[in-house]
Amino acid sequence: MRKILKPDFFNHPTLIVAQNLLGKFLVRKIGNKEIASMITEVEAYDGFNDKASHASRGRTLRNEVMFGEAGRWYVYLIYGMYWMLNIVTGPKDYPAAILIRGVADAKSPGKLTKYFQINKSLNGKIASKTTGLWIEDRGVKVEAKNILKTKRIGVYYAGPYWSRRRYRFLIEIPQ
DNA sequence: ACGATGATGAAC
DNA sequence: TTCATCATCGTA
Repeated sequence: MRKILKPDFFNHPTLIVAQNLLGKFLVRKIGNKEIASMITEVEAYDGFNDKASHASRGRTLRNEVMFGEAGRWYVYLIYGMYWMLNIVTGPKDYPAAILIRGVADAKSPGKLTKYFQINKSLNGKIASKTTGLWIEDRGVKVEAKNILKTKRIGVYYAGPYWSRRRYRFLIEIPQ
């Protein structure tokens, strides 16, 4: 089974979509080569009030994709070196996105973008075959009891309430 | 524990 | 125009 996820998949509450993404496959096409790896770790950034989210300080040039329609990529540079890959969720004008933090073959957000050759050029593009980066359902079922929930990484600046929310979701993968 | 490294946004 | 900050990572 190979089903490409359409924008509608992402137009739902961010915390739900985040968990639904575990076990799905991130797929990249470069030239005639296709690479794919299962998503194993994500983080939700949800709404105007989330102090850990770029959107908490309002709409800017960088974060405006987060305010757009679900199913688009939000890609930005962090620490001058690493591209972060997010997928926009929820309705238009509601800022939310899911950071893809890990796949089976690349276990951290900066490493996976390097592995998939992802940079600013994908920012704002729709996750689809035509843009060369998309997500597929390949029939892997993830049980709710197998999803680990922890606080998000690297967001202490967001204060005790928002930094402690368990918006990070991951699954264990057999080696 | 820390430095690399540069875009971003807010202050001036 | 300047400046602190930052959804990280590899080396120590």
